[in-house]
Amino acid sequence: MPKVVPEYKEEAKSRILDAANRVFAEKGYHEATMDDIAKRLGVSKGAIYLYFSSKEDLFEAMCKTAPQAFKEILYSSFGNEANPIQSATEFFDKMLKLSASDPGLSFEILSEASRNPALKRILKRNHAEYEEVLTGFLTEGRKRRIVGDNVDIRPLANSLIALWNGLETLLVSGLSIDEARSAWLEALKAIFMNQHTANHNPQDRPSRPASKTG
Amino acid sequence: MPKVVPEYKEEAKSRILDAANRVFAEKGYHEATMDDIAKRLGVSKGAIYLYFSSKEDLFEAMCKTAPQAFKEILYSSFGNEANPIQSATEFFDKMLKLSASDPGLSFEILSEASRNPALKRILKRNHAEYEEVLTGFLTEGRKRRIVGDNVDIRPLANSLIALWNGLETLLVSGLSIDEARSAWLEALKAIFMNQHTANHNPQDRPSRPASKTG
Amino acid sequence: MPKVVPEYKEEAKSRILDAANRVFAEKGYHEATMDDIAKRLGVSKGAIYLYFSSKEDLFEAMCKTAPQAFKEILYSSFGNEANPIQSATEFFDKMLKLSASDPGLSFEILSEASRNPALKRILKRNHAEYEEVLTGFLTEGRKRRIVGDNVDIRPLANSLIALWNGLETLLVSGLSIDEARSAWLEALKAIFMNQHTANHNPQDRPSRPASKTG
Amino acid sequence: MPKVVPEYKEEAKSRILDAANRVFAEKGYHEATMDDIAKRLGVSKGAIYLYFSSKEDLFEAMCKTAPQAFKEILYSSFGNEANPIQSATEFFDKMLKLSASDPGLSFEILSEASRNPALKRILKRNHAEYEEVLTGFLTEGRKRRIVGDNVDIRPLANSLIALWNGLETLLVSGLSIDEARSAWLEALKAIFMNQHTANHNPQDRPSRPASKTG
DNA sequence: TATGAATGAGTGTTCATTCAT
DNA sequence: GATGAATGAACACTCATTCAT
Repeated sequence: MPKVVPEYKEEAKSRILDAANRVFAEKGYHEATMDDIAKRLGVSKGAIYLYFSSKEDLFEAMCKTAPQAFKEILYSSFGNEANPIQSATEFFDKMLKLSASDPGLSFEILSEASRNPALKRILKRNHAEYEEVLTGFLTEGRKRRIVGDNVDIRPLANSLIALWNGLETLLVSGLSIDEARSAWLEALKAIFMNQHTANHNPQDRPSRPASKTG
Repeated sequence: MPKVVPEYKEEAKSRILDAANRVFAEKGYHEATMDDIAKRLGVSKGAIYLYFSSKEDLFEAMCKTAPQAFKEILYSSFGNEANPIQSATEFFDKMLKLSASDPGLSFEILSEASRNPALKRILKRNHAEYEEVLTGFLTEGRKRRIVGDNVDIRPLANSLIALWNGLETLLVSGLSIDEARSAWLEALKAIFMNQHTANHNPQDRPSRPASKTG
Repeated sequence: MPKVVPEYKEEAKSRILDAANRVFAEKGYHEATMDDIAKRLGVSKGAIYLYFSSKEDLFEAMCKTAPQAFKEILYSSFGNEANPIQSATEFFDKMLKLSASDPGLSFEILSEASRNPALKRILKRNHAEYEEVLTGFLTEGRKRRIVGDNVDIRPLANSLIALWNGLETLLVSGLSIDEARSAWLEALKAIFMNQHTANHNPQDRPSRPASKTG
Repeated sequence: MPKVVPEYKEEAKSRILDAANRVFAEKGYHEATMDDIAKRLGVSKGAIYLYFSSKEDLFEAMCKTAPQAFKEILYSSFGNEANPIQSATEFFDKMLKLSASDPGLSFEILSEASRNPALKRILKRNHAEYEEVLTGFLTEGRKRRIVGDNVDIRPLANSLIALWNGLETLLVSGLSIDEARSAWLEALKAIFMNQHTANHNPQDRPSRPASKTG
């Protein structure tokens, strides 16, 4: 590691976080040792403690940065006004690639969080952000008549997040990717398409009902 | 522990599993010690090893029995022909009570499973059973015209399971119970009610009624 | 170590304390490792933790038992009505033998105690006992006219204890044993003999008040 | 730290020693880290190693300078011809103030010295100096008839030093300051006053006055 | 001279597992 | 079957010391 640069400390932290992310993802919080992380970086154990005060501290820091990728996918998929099913498909495929490298990290985080209030707070903050993105997306969707007026947007945003999270649990439980994708799309279709149907009288989009029943 | 009875071995195992379940639920897999479990039972540490070859073995055995309660709730809520929203509400409230006692155990299991094929297989088996119950429920719902013909039942069953699992993740992330309930019901409403709405607008989609009764 | 005996636990504790005493005496609190103590006993490190919850706990327990030998010497030297100079000589020689095996242990204890209130309390309790023995001895001495009426006994008891403790510091500082013995006896002589001289006026001591006020 | 000055090296050393003294006094040798000392000085850890080769080296150097304050008090209290009780009282009060800031440092030093010959030599040198001061004082006292001819001065000097050192051990063991002062004065009184008393009873011991004025 | 990032050996402590009784 | 004392392999964390800058 080069030194003396002013942003060096941040650079170093970020390299450690990166290594930590990979090691925790591979081995889980408890199985991963500080030595594993240090070795991954080609650095001595002690060096990590120059930047993080404890394993727990490192883990929490990692939890703060981990959802960055998630957020990016969320924004890129749902941040625009695309067709929701298309957005959702895009989201699904991107997320799948992401979580492939993280088999169980999120569950490790969740199980820790269930007993660690500090971690819980971090997750809450992250969740608030996800919720906001989706709420914005759905609000926009309502304007565009893709989402019905009778829909309570915030809860629905939460249920979309829950749905994705839940599919991750099923993937770990052996559900195939195709099955997961079907489940994801079927649910999305049920949520968005039916709304559409109900809200929109056929003359509005004559081709859709046909394709459904057909 | 009483002795000599023939089914004694099974009885003993089951008592240990029960204690393990409670202790793992309270403390998580890694924080729980064999001693904790033994003490909960009023038995010596060594005794557990007469019935289970290792902590991991015990944990896996517990994972096999753990979903019993879940299954019971699933059956009692979705095993009949009730109104789906009502079933779902019932399910939600019962599940909430259940998972209150085991804040993060399911995540612990999932994170282990992501690295432990044996555990993964167990989860898969469990999931298959859940899927079956819900598939049955939805199939029945289709007959009763609550679920549309255009719906692909198996994926929807999976997405319902995913939805619940995902809500658990959000509860750990600090979502309030009321928010979770709203999300759950809003999603269910979106899935079922719109169908319902659609069903009650025959003139709207003339082809539907036919396929429903058929 | 044999097992199952009821007093086994106490026996084991006492063996560990003995080893700890020796190792701490040889290496000092900080340089001594739990492994050192375990190896001295021919036992694994973990075994010690079955009987003592931490190194500190072990050290404190040792501090409680360490003065046993000191007390015995104190009683055997000052518990009777012997001539004080003779008692003191006896005390000196016995103590010397004792502390030869403990070069700096008592200072280790004192330096820890200066920052550890629990340890301080233990030392206080021990000191109270020493004080009592010497107070008894001096009170007896007063009856026997070896100690003057004008002497405040408790403070003098303390100063005798201090004197011994202080000689130990000088021994560590390189004072020879003979010099230490001379210092000890010279002080004792000054304290007791002068009294003696003063006290034993033949006529005999209606003059005491007089001698005091000069 | 300013630079380039010729005596700079000594100046720097002395500043480090000062910081070391304070930190070691506060935390004890083992708990104090090189970083603590460096930070106290506002200097980097590495800087200390330019002046001292190791922590041990620094500690030993500090031990050499540490008794400076002690010596000053010793001289100012016992360096003159005052009444011994008054000198002793003065000494006690000054020393108390001094040792209040370093609760257990001297014991730390002693316990190290018991295993470190180099340190032992330093202590011996210091002790020799103390002994000399007190021997001078007592010799002077003899001339002034405060100290009896029958007294062996060097041992008594040692016992006075021992007495003070020992009182420090008792203070750590929980003896109150007042009790310590009483013990100190009672012993001093026993040593000096009885002599004194004897001196002021000419008719009592006719031989004494002669030797006194002689 | 001075810095401070990096090292790496070392230590207290835990705990799953074993085994003599 | 059951016990619980003992093991021993880990692991998080610390800190004196070094050295490139």
